[in-house]
Amino acid sequence: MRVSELLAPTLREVPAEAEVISHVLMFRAGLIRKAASGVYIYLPLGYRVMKKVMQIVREEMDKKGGQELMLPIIQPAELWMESGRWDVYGDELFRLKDRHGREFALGPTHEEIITDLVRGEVRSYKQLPLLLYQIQNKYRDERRPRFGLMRGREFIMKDLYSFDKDDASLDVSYRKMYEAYSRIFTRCGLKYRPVEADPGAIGGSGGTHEFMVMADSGEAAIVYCHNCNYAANVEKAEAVVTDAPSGEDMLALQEVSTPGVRTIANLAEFLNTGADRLIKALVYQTEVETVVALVRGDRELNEIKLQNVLGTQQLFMADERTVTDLTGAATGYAGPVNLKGARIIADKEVTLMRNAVTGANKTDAHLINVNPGRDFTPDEVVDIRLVRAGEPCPRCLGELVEARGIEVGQVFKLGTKYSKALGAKFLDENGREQLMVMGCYGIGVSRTVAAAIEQNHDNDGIIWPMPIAPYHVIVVPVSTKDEEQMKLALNLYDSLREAGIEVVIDDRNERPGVKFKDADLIGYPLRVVVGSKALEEGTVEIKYRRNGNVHTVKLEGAVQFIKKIVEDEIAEHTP
RNA sequence: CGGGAUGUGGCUCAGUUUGGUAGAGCGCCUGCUUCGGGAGUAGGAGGCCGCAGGUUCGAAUCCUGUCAUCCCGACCA
Repeated sequence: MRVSELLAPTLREVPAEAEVISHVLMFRAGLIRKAASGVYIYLPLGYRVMKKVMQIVREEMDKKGGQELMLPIIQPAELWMESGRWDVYGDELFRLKDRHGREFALGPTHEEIITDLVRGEVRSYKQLPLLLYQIQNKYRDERRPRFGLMRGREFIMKDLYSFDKDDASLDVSYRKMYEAYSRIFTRCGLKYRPVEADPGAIGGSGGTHEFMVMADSGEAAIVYCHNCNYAANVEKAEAVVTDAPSGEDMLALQEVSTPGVRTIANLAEFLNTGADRLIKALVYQTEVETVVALVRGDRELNEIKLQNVLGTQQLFMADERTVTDLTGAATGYAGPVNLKGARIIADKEVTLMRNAVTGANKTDAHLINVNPGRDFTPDEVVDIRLVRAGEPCPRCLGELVEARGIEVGQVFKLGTKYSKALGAKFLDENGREQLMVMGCYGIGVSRTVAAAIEQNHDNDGIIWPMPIAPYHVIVVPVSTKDEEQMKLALNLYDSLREAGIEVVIDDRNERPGVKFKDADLIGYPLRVVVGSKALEEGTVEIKYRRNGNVHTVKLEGAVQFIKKIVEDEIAEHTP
């Protein structure tokens, strides 16, 4: 490809609407343009990268026995009503009507339509397991699209759905996908980590892992162990209680006046004690009840864990009125002692506390020397707190480290949720009708591309890992007016193409500085400069984008030299 | 959905307070000079000032409505 003919409109300035680095760089490098909020045009270079990632995904899916198919984006509402998600999905589901007034959804995911297909076509255990996948645009009317391709309303996603005859077989399918995902992100040249995750609203039974590309700009917080390979989304990370029960003698319960003291920090200061001696009582509401969650004062509640304990998706901090009605006091003075009318859920750590401090359910008063078991009894004692760095690993008690990541993929055991709702059944060896056991496995392709940039860039622009670079090499003739130089450059370009290298030649009549800046911005892994030395000494300069290293090599050997680097770097990322 | 902000050539922005008929830099086109890290110079093209109403002799500027975009939060298979 000649750069003079390539539509790669680079920008010198930072577009006002872009915030995160991947968005800025994709915009500036001429990879994408915006069509509407959260909806993007992939320009030729951007689309080449997408296709590279899709191809890697495709190869690894096929290797595990996945079969690619194409599913409709426009899906009939009836199917969504059948699964119950027409109502549950809410405003996030793009909905439209045809000329007859029939309702449709733009697929945000494809469980319904694929289950519909399989229930109609698969009847026997002999046809299972079945692994079907598609790589297509998906649609979610996000409340707040942001960060460019990171959270769009239209995005490219690979979804594979597995259909198995039983849980054991599902485990095998799940394992296959887990391995395939590890290979995919390795092959893309990304630093990533599979982490244990919370299943969220998708429901389903069994485990789930998220694949996180490590980046400080990531939206997800994870913890992982220094010592073993435990890693989890903080939403899911298990808290370990290592403290032994305190040997302190229980003192007599006593009320103290604490006028105007409503926060944990103020209370600790006021009573001249540590936050770990306080019990934080948080009042929450669900659609059916009010609950009080207790955690140690120096800990944070993990709302996801609490949601799971309560079995609800609808969990809110109670409003002031609810708190006042429940406790008979202003907010900031809630406590578990003699509290009626709400379920009390205590974190495991709370039950180990002795002579603790809690709200007195009375404005301007707290209780000291509160002892769980003696002064109150929680309805449930469970792990409901947020795990932080420095805490012990739940597997090996090693030290946990916190990091941030971008969720680019998730593997998920669905169980029979959709097969049950949609009636996807088969006959087993005994001629008995069984529900298919399903799994779903997604990879955000466009998000992976954005994540790759978050992880691979510098002040000058993108630094593509070789396997997903739009082109491997850019040949830059210093002067296009120098006919001899151009000839050498074009010859080299042709030879590289013939050698199977993906190469562009910057034949624009621009000053060298402009071409170098653009090459750095776009992030071609290798840059070959054909300048005066090519004529005088018969050498060209090969520069690595990643580390800036320069090699001067003879023209004759240049193709071999480059081919080796390209192949080696791709091989290096092939597990 | 709540809060905040912004819409002026392709991009970044000034002009709006105090109404008088649209500017700069970059980019683009042409010529000349330049040519190893975003050149210089001369000339040129390009703008329903987001949209719709209103006020006014006159609106980018004031008023009302509306749409879009971005940020923070809530939310998120």
